Amino acid sequence: MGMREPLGELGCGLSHALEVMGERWSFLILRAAFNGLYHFEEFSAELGIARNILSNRLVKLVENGVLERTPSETDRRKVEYRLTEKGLGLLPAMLALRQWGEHYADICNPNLVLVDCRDGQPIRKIGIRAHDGRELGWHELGWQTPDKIGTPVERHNVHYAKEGV
Amino acid sequence: MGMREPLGELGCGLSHALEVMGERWSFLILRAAFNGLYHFEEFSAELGIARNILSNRLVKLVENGVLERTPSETDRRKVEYRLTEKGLGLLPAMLALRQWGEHYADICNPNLVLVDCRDGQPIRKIGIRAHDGRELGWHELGWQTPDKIGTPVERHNVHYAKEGV
DNA sequence: AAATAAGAGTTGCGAATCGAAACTCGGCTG
DNA sequence: CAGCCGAGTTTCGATTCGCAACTCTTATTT
Repeated sequence: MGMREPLGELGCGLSHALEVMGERWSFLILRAAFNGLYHFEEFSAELGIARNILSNRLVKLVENGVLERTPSETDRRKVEYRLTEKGLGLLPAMLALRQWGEHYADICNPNLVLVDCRDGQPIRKIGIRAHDGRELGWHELGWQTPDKIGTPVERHNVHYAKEGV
Repeated sequence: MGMREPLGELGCGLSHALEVMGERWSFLILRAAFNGLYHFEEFSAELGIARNILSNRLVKLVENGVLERTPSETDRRKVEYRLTEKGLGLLPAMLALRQWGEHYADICNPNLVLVDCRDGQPIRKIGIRAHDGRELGWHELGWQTPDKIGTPVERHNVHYAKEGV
């Protein structure tokens, strides 16, 4: 078996991502934000989440730089939660999750499709691609140290249910 | 504002994805599985997760078809948890999350890079692409009903922190 | 064969988190 | 000024988490 990614040190970016987005509701709040909601009461009504939990999650999302909290200028009772650049950066992850869920959920064939609004064509399925655009599967990937980039790598032979590699 | 995705009905694929993968540890177990681990004790040791929780998560991942559980043939004390096709399908979502985490985590510059093992070149950053491969941002996307695919869509004007649309 | 160890879980239980409903409190509105 | 709205906070019972110890079956050792 080829080089293996060190797991122990929770270092990997995934850990950070999960700290920020891994709690219940965080992703659904993000989805709502992507859909243009930005008030406490909007999130509360749309998601049906308990108010204390919503409050807690919003605080954390703000602390982690995913949302920005600003009091409304026109009505000082209101507060606006807006996606930051960092928050927008989660779109690929969210869509990939969504596509996976849609693909494997028994029920759900969407009545709305996400399209390139320029030409109205559906977006491409999110996948893993080589620098030249070829789609790659897990068995075509390998770990390489930064200094050895460009030299081919032994493919790792993790094997799966049903069939070898 | 253009067409808005219905949130209320937890229908959307994201909800399903989160039911399956949204609990603490599930994603890290998946990551470990992608790294070639497949025994209870391996997961336990690598992740430092409590045994009862690990047990609980593995059951759920198996129930949801992400992992397959088979007793080892050579040693009947052992059990193997292998990624299924459905589990493999989570790789794009996991990598997108990971890339996001890596990009925004203060600390972590990885000492291993994921490469196309054929040529040793790093994979492309995961992003949203139109059918023709152009990368798209959120503001270039819109929702369309399946019957109207191909007709351009009003871009939704969700605005963000710091700057309009 | 008997004793010991390994692997994969369970059980018990205190600590932390979640969730529903009521409550607070400053800012608008009639 | 009386009442309402928006954004939280408080309370408190119900879950879930996490650690440690325990069980039970199947190898290994001696």
